[in-house]
Formats: sequence, structure tokens, C-alpha cells
Amino acid sequence: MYAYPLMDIPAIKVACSNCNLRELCLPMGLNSDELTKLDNIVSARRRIKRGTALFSVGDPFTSLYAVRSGFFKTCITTPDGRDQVTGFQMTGEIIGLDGIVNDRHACDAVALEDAEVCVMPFDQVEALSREFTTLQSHVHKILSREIVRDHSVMLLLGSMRAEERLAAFLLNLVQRLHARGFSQSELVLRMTREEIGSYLGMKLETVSRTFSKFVDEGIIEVKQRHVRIMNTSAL
Amino acid sequence: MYAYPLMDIPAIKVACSNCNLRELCLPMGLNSDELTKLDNIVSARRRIKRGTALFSVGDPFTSLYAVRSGFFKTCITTPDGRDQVTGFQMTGEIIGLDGIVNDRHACDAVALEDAEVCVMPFDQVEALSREFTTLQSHVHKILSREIVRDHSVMLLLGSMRAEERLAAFLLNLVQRLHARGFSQSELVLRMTREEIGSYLGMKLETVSRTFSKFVDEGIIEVKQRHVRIMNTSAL
DNA sequence: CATCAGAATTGACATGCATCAAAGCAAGTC
DNA sequence: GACTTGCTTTGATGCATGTCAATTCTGATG
Repeated sequence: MYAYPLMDIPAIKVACSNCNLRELCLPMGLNSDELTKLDNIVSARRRIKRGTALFSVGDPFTSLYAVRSGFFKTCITTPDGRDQVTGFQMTGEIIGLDGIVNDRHACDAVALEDAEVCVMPFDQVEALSREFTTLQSHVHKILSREIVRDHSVMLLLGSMRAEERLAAFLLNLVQRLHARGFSQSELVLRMTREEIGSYLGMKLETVSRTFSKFVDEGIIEVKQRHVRIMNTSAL
Repeated sequence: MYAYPLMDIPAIKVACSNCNLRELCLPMGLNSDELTKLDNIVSARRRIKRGTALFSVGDPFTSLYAVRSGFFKTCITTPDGRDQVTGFQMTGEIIGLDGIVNDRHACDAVALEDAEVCVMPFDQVEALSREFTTLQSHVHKILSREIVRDHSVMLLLGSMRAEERLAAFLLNLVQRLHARGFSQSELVLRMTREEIGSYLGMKLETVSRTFSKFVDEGIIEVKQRHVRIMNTSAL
């Protein structure tokens, strides 16, 4: 397990209260008094190198993680080697909810680019959310949101064709990026075609072909991992 | 919305403390003191006729529901009419978690046979779980369990073939039924082929053909909705 | 600059599942 | 008992996507 060396922790205090992500992240909706308390439980940050795991299947669950920078995928693997990307997480999103039920992580979380996360020991999150109704409610909503999101992925996997899946995927990505101040029409994919395919239940060749098809139709422009959406409504 | 007439509530007190499902359901792990308090928030039961909805998309979210008897499906529908069964719920399982995030239900919950649920107003669940660590922890685990379950369905939808999907589905069903005291090898399906197909991301004809294939191979016996598993390991 | 490895694209072909259509089966109703 | 209705099974056919293979592209490295 990667232990974050103390000396590398930036001099500036790790604090939700002056974090520019607080409107996206765990502290959302908390007042300044509550924020101060929350600052105390977000005790550390951890840097994750591209390609390495924040946690892996079977690791003891201790904390939730808020993505501060970078980009993650979570995935599960079957005994026979197939695996499934269950989600992509970007700035402000919470990783690790899968670990609560069995006190062990049920998936791998891998950084797709160099990343940094805020570590939030879950027992302290629970303690604080017994004190603050707002935090309690927010934790419940985060869990529920993940459930609703998963259901919409099930819909996608269960009833959409390749083009629809990829279109829905791209629209979802730009929408989330837009909420973080990025363009509504341009994005850089942090994941490979294979990872997109795994998430969308299709093979990497099909992902590639579907991209090409959208390009032919003038709906998007693609240059490697750079995508520009020309016609949002056509998607 | 279906309002449960007071006069129909059975004379026997609605109480988790003497419910034979308490080892499966919300009160799991609570001590007798906590159970008594929980009894007070499980204030009512509601009967749902076969084919009718416990709640529908967009309904205001107020309560979680514990299935006391009967069998439910939850499903979501796209604007263009396709729909996806996101789960089947049996005795002791909790329905309504999708509603927490937006204070409105994000799916329909439909009874597949006459059913009865315990109504648990969510604000009271939250209040009580601020008091009892055990209840708080349990609520978090229920939410997390749903997330992990959804991820395994995503794996199924994203990377398994028709036979594998149906096999996994049947094994999951008998396993859950077995935990409720039913046979490990026999089960009665409460849902149609179409509903199974919707859950598993395949058409009803494919479900039927796959059943027939398993029968030909001597792995199961099927008579309408009665299924007997002859060879669990082959599944 | 040459080399190399990983990623992406594209083509040819194979196949699993969807689609369309017809018929069978079980349970309820008149 | 005949009829209806909803569900299920089975067959014939087509298509979307998977599979296998060859190239090309890109960025990293010496």
C-alpha cells in the first residue's frame, strides 16, 4: 500500500473550507462551522501515479476518497479474467463507496493520469454525520446518486446499441466536465478505447468504428483522444 | 397514490421486534432497546396488488419500504419507450433507495404478486440512525450493497453471453431464496420471460431459447415458471 | 534520428442475438 | 366446452457486433 510521505504534504493546510471544489464535493451545503469540523477529518491527501491503484479488490476499507485532481476508473474482474469498468471518476467525485458493505473494497480504483485525492476516514465521516444533519443527508445522497447512476448504466448496457451507448457516454462526460468549468463541446479522453469499450459493453474495435462513423456524419471531430462535438443534438 | 385504509391494518402490532424477517431486514444487528425504537418508526404496512405500483418515477420520496411478503421489480423507462428492469426484490429487501438523492423516485416499483411492505419514513430512519451507530452503519451498508450489486449486474450486462447471464440470474435467485429457507434447487419465477430479458439485456425469445437449451443439456427442468436446477455446477 | 511499444484504425469474415412470424399452452370467462 | 387473453416456445432470416489480422499513428527512449 502506498504510504504518503509526510514531508511531501504541501505546506498549505488541507482544508475543505478553502477548497475550490467544495461545491461539488463532500462539503456541499455545509455551513462554515460544519466545514471547520470537516477539515479535521480530511486529514491527508494522497498522490496516485498514472496507472497505479488507489485501492484494489480485497483491500481493507477504511476511507472514502474525494478526487482532487486527475481521473480514475473503477473496475471489477471475474475469475476468468474478463473485467468491467464500472465507472470513471473526475474531480470532486467520491470513490470507495463499494467498500462500505463488507469492509473490503469490491473493485479496483486506478488513476488514468497522475492524481491526488483527499482521504476521508469513514468512521470519522460517520461520526460527524451523526452530529450534522446536513452531512448525514449529503452522504446518503451521494450513495443514492451512485445507485441511480448505476441504474442508468444498466439501461444503457441492457437496451442501447453501440452508437447510442457511445453518444450517451460522450454527452455524460462533457456535461460533467462543463459543470467543472470546461468546454461544452470539447474534451480530452483520459481513457483508452478499450476502457471505453469495457465500460460500454463493447469491443475496442467497435468503439473505434463508432467514433469514425460519427466523424463521417460530421457529428464530432476526433484527433486521438481529443474530441470536439460539432452537433450535440445529433448525439 | 394508494392510501392504505386504517381499518385494514392487522390487529397484531406491526413490530420489527417480533418480525421473523428481522435477521434479513433493516433491524439486523440491533439490540432489543434499539429494536423497540425502530418499531415506532415502522408505523404502517401497505398492501400492493399484483401488477400495481408501490411508487412510480417522479413520485415524491418519503419512505423506504421493506418487502414483507411478495415480489417486486424496479424499472426505469426511456423517453422513447424502452425500459430496463433494474432489479427484483424479495422478502426482507429494501426498496426506494433511488429516491433519496432527488427527493423523488427515479424508478417504478411494481408488485409481481400480491405483496405487503413495511413503510419506513426516511426522515425518521435518518433521525434514528443519528442515535444508533448500529442502525447508521446498517443503512450505509444497505446502500453500499446495492451499489456493489449494481456493479455486478453491469459486469453481467457488459461482458457475459446470453447463457452466462441466465445462469448467473438463476443462481442468484436460488441463493437468495435459499437464504430465506427455500430450496436450493427449485424455484418459481414470479416474472415473465420478458421481464427476465429486460433485466438481463436480452429479448424474451432469447430467454426462452436459452431455457430450452439448458433443458436439452439436462442442467435444469422447466415447467412454465417452475424451474428445477439439476446441475448447479454446470450453471 | 532511429527504434520501439502501446494505442488506434480499418478491413474481411464469423456468429450470436434480434427480428419477424406462427403456433402452442395455460388459466380465466362466458 | 368453446373462446379469449397473455405468455411461451420454436423456426427462418438478417444484422450488429465480435473476432482475427494487418497497418498506421503517436509518443517515449536511447
